[in-house]
Amino acid sequence: MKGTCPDCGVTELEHDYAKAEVICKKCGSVLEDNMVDFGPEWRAFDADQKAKRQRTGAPVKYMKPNKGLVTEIDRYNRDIRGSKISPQAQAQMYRLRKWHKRSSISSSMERNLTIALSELDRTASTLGLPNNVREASALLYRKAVEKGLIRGRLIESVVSAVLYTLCRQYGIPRTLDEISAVSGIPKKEIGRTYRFIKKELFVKVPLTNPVHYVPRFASELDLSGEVQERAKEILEEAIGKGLISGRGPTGVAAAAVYIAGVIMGERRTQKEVADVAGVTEVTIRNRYRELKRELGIKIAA
DNA sequence: AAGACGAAAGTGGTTGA
DNA sequence: TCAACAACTTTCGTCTT
Repeated sequence: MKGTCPDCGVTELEHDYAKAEVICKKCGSVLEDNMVDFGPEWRAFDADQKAKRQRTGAPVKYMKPNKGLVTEIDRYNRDIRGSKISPQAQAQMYRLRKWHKRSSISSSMERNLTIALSELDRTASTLGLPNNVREASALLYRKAVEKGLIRGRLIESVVSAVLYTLCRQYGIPRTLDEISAVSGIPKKEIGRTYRFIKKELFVKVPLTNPVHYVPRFASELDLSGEVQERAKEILEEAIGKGLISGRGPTGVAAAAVYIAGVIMGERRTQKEVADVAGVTEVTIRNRYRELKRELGIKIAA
């Protein structure tokens, strides 16, 4: 990709579609993430305004399957004047009823998919997810529908869970918090649905690797490529020693970035790092203490 | 004065009986 | 269904730069 890095002036930029980021090969700054932002330009102050102003996606909350729009064929086997109809006609009506019912069920699945896919597209766009993830998500969602896993769940919460699953599988760093902010589904609901889907569809999801968060944190803090590399080394070592199991990946990544910054003489305050990572200073301190102790890292001034 | 550090208490979610 | 539990947060006091 052509372009100029404002930080170091180099014209070779690396286009990382998988993470939806443009990265300078020399200094490691992320020039653009979330390449396209389809977010609304308006603000909504309550649910009603939101429903009225939303132009993309369907107003799913108010849409019930078949709401007010069902046709049925009655079972009385009478013609319009009330007299009995012939056995042949009765048999035909029976077949008609059967197929009519079947087609409405399958069309309700179609409708579900239509709504879900547009919602999926909207959410994926806002999160800046690449196309291969969207397609894989759509496929997984389709499987979920076919297995009847949507029943009793909001379409949006299933969509969010599916997207989260695929992000993890593709190693794209998006946290539950971020997805929750975009979709408006509470974090715990997405998590619950995610676990449910994972179990029911036998999806294998690798553990979140903290390394994936490093480039984002580093660039938001204006840290150089060397710091990123150093942070990754620290993380690899920590992973090797089993220091990250059971720990929140963002916290570990944040601590590594903080340490790397200090070592390479590009210090950022714990608060700054904590803010971009979405954790508190205390968590960074705890991870930092563990890393320092277990890896024998000494901080020189 | 701001940042770093750590103790203690509180919170929300998971797990195992 | 409930209690124990681990990870994380909030809050606050003290130390360092």
